[in-house]
Amino acid sequence: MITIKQLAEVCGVSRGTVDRVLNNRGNVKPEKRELILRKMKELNYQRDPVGKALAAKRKHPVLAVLIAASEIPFFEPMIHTMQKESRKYSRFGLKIIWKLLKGYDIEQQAQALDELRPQVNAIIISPINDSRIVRRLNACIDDGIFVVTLNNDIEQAKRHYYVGSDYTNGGETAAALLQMIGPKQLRVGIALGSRKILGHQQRLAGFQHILRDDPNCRILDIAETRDDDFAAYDAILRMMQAHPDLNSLFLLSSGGAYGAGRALQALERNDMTIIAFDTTPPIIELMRRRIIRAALYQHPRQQGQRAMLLAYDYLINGIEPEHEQYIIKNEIRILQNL
Amino acid sequence: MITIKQLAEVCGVSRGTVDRVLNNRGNVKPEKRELILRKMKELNYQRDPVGKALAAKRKHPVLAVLIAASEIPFFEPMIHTMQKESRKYSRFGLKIIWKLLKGYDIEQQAQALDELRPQVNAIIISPINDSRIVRRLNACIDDGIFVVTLNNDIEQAKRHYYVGSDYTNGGETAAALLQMIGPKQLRVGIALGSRKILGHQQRLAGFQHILRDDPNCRILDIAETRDDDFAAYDAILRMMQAHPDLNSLFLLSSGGAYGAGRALQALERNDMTIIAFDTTPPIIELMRRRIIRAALYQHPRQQGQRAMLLAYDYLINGIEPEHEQYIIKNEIRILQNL
DNA sequence: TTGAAAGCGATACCAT
DNA sequence: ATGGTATCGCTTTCAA
Repeated sequence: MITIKQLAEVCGVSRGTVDRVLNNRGNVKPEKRELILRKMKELNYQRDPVGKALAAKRKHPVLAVLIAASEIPFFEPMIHTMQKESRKYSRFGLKIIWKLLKGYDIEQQAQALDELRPQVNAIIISPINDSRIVRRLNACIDDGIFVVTLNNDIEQAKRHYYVGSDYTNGGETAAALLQMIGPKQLRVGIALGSRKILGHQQRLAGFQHILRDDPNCRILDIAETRDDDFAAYDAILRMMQAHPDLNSLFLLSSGGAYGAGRALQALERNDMTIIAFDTTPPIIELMRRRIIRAALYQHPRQQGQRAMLLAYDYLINGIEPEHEQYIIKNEIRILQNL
Repeated sequence: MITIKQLAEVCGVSRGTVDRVLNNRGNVKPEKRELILRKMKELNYQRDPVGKALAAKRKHPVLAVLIAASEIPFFEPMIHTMQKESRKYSRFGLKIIWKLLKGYDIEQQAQALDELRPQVNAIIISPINDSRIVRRLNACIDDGIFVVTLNNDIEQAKRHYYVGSDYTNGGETAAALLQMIGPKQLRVGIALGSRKILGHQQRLAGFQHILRDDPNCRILDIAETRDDDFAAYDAILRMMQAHPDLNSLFLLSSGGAYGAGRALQALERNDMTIIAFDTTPPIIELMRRRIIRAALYQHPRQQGQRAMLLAYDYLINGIEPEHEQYIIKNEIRILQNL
């Protein structure tokens, strides 16, 4: 491992000059620049992340975590893990600003971005998929801010990193699982938050894609719950009344799961094969009571951890991420491996 | 964040003295020691891991990775991940020695430990559960070597850290899953590596524990394969002949899975419900061919990554692990979420 | 028993 | 355009 000092010696220049070349700060005579770059490759110079980290302290790097709808139970373990990690990272000199917004309020998130932009070096954001947000994120990226989208991505945005699950695959996995554990003649009802949420849309498409090929399976109803317990309660009651032959349910998003459970309880139907997404407390409770048979798990903790690590490695150690996307697997959980 | 320098100033002593107190190097007058310790708590001093890391470079810390039976397919992704991580960590000044032994040879592993002991600061080891190994690991620990057991633990050893799965729970999860996806009247055959391997023993116990309560389930046969494909091939052939009513199989360890698959192919039995452990290439192939329905996954990559992180954080950043055990979940994988 | 100083590697800044 | 120097926080060594 060669250092800047050694590289400078070899080239017969000062460390300052080498630094200017390595970081493209200009103000170096072209021939010296060429020499230094050649020697650098020749000797396989790699910046030492520890030295970088020590020097980075003087810049007081700031990271912002901006989560919309942070109150929904799915985010709880993710945020909790990030806050725990942040205690570790703060010892490395990283300051972290938390913006945990409630609900899907586009204006609020846009305003938060405007406010954060001048004062941060990196942003971890669970973005709302709207052009107003995209525009602001692009402005941040243009300012040199390191942007990581978490759990939800935005497609039209410029170079940034995404940490989250593969929604389509989540739906496919759920469907295949239901085929395995449900009755042969599947009559499925689906409750989802909203078709307007890209992730829900993709999950639904994945689910339908698998079942379409199975002549024994039929999706009888799809209800939107806005991830609200009472809306879910009503939806399930109505759905079951309209389709008495329903024998299975797919709770495609965890919001509203409690309401769905209450509806099933009211109907005294515990003969159905039900699978759900995420392992929020109401879903775990329904699994304990053998109402929900299995849940898909999108590793919220790992998602949070990974996003923090990317930002830390970049800001403190000067390490660029290896990939643009970090796709976390959809796992299957049953009562025994919750 | 207060630094040693500031702490020294506040106490009216030099940094050297503070350092001697913080690291218990002695040679400090008791009253000064008391003062420094009091101020330290008062001002909530926390060592900066970056400064520590920079200073640590001068000691050239060395980590050894010692894996027995490294040729078995389960270890492949684990080792691969660790080697990838090691490239990152070597940039931090951590030197890594690889000892990837073949087979479960106690003497070989013991000898490797003897050889490593005088030259390393930390060891990540997948240990063979034998008193000769335990004795040597304890000697290492007494020498101040940081020891992490990986994938297999050793109970009688002194203070060390364990990263791996919960074997009993793995068996329980497999059993509950089989109840879900198999026929009502389960007639199960089990193929496992060896009852002498603690992990296999525990997995088996977990599996039996769940099925014991189900009057519809019966375990008809349990065969040991020494994780060998031909032994597994023979075992499955014999088992199926002896118990024509077998309708499901549990391949409790991934070694020998290819042989088991060949036996099923020879018998032309693809009507059985089969679950397996790990997602090695032969098992994935059997899943593609719809012979194995589901596999349990013990996150080999995550296991390797976590063990490396513990050693790195300790050696380079001076951060002690938070827990003594890092138990990684048993996940359920089907074709769709492999 | 204590303090002063020299690293560890990268970088920011000032003087040339 | 370039070199020299101080700095980040901690550890180690040498001198007193």
